Amino acid sequence: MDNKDLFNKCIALLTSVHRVTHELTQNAKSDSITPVQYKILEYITVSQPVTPSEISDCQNMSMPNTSRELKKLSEKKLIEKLSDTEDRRKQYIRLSKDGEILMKEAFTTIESRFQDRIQNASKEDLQEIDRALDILQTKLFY
Amino acid sequence: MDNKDLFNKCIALLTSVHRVTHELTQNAKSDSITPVQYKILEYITVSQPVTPSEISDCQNMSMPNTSRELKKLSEKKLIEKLSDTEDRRKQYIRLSKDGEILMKEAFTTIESRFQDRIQNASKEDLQEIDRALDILQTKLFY
DNA sequence: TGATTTAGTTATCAAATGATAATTAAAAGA
DNA sequence: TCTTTTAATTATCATTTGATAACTAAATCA
Repeated sequence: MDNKDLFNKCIALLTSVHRVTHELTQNAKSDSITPVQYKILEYITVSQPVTPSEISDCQNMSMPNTSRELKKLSEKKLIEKLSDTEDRRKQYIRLSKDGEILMKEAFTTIESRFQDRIQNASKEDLQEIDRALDILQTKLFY
Repeated sequence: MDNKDLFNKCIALLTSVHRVTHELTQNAKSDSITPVQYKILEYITVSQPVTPSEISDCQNMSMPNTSRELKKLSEKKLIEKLSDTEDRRKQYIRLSKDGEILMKEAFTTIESRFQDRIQNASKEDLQEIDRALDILQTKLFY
């Protein structure tokens, strides 16, 4: 096993991960938001509070486009904007009550599909999977 | 460790995988093709020859849109269409010479970034990664 | 043979996304 | 204070993507 083989194996996993992600998430999100808006909400969910600049950086989106999408999410009452009291140029974005509900529903769907996927795994399998996740998280996808 | 924790850990990995995929692939593809077209070429690269129907299924794209993008790729001389001699409705798609070159270049960039990423890993780390990739591929992302 | 199904195409439309220029307002630096 | 930098917004435009209807041609079915 040289590094070239490892690369190919890794690419194969990336492909599978993308396919499974699609299976887990398709139709899980509300129809009232676009894919990009869902991605933003997902990011806010795990990192809130966040600034528009951070969203722009992490989602590889220009500031103008980030601003536009945040405005739409705000109009849909899914997020709230709070301005920083120290630096009044900055804003902090967090999910609104409705946003929390929407994301909770999406995650419930996704988790139930995930549980289906691992329902046939034995206790030993689950332990192996758990360990494998740790290894890849720390050593490859850091 | 219950299944709920495993779910969260898995979601964390999905997020990391998507981030790293972006890091590995950004600007790796030629500017002459769109992201969707690159995805199609990637699929053709690893699965050729493929039919338009297979591309449509695997890339979650409607047949009309698949047909349109394949036409564009064909006009850019990146793929070739061969019709099946048995069933003349079917087509087989493969990369053209130019398509091979374009994808080879993209993969070279991606692989070199991948090698950078694992350059500090020890031999034992690499073995662990290899084993972890196998486990996740067969037991979780099948 | 005639009807139905399958594989793929063409045309068209709407919506989502990406890119850029110009602007505001506040903060930081000289 | 004056200038520059930073954070975010607005407006605008082109391109990409997704969705749908209508179609052709070949294969299969009854």
